[in-house]
Amino acid sequence: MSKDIKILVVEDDENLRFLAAMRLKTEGYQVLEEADGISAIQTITTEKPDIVLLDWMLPGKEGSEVCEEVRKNGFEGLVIMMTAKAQDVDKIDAYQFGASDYVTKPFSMDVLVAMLESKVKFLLNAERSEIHRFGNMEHHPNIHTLFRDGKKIELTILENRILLYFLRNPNQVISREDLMLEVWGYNSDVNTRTLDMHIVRLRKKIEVNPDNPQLLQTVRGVGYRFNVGS
Amino acid sequence: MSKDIKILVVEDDENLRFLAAMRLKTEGYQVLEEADGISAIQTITTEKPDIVLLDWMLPGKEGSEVCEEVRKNGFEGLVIMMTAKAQDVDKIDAYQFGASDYVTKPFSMDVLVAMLESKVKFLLNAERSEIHRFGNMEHHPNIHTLFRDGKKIELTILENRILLYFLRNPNQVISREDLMLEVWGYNSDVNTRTLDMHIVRLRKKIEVNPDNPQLLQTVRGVGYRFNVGS
DNA sequence: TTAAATTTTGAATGAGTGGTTAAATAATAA
DNA sequence: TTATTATTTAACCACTCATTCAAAATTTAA
Repeated sequence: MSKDIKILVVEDDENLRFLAAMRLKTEGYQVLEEADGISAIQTITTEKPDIVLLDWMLPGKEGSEVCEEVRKNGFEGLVIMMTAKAQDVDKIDAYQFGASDYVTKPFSMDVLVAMLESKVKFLLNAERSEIHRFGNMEHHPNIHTLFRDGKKIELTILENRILLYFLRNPNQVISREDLMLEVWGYNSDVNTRTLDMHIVRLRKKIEVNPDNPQLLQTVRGVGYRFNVGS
Repeated sequence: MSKDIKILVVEDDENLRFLAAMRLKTEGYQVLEEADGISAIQTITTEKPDIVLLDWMLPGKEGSEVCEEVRKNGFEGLVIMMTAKAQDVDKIDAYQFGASDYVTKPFSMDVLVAMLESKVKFLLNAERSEIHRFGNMEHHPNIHTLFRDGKKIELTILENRILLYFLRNPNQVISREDLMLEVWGYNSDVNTRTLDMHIVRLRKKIEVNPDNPQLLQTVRGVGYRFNVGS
């Protein structure tokens, strides 16, 4: 399996860092190393690794700060925090700083490798992401974005979800109930007006002439239908 | 209601699995059970269930792996992931592994049943996508649409219902009473003129020359007959 | 924290559909 | 032929459903 995955190990403990880097290299990963927060930020920015293994306690800058900062700069790779059990970081906290997951020290190299395996699989999967084309538009649901002739149109979370549902069920009548069930879940009590509102806004983004929708059409008394292809 | 839907529940927690299986059986589904990923893959391959309820965390193989693998083997049924809230899988992520939807644990059996209901409805709908052809026209009753040489003609709910009844009983004389019973039900008090009116409107949409109907013809004193070239 | 963006909601508006009436037309019977 | 009955059609009204608007509530970002 050709992984071709770049991992940055940020850890001030020489021994641990060396051990981890060694093992990851033998597993076939491309490995970079840093020992402090400042350098880590620089390396992440320039090298754009796929995964960052990041110690929680670092000289220079704390792991949480590093994580926050690179996220702000648009880094989208996975960040895995390494924390000592004593520090007892709540999982939630780690996520708050933009980390993707965490491991508690001490951990065996086998555990680390196993975890990375599953993360990598996830990465690879995410790459062959879903794209829907219709008319002169492209919908990339993963990044909540729509492109009209290459021009970017941002979608809100709900717009994205609604559009995705339509695109997965094109040329069919979708009842309001089904749509609301899909978007808001089973035990929600959102007003039906809300749905209308979102349809309106979605039309403004996808239709050439929103007053005379050609793609997202209403089927009176039944629901909506998204027309794709002939 | 004979559902005749086969559901496989894959869950290692005995209690939860038993509970779910129990409830689903009483709901009239045919239920299979597995406790680990390996067995699940085998059962899915041999039994080809319509729906798989799949735990995200499983011994042997993870839910995502199971999903990916059976998809690769050509399984086309619905896969619904069950995930703990803490795992916090984005809906989009679940889809990437080939899942059709997901529920977060803990969930009530009622929620589960409600969800499956809508999924099943969808399944059944997809199966019986009825289409009727006559002359140069195609009637797609599910989407309330008629195509004349590929050109779309929208039908209202009643037009759709009336036309469908005729197309299901072609080349026969349909009495006004039967038609009204079919369209408006038993305890309706609609005027018989109303029916005429709808026939007129329908003719305007389907006949080449509505003044001289060739398809939907009157049988004076009795009712109507829809002519379809044998 | 405040500000901005997003989502939700109730009320008002508007459009489309379905139903009725009554007059016009067609078919049948006397 | 005329009288009678059945059907077609147009015009109209009422009602439901969809849309829009404005504003409140909520979430997210700064």
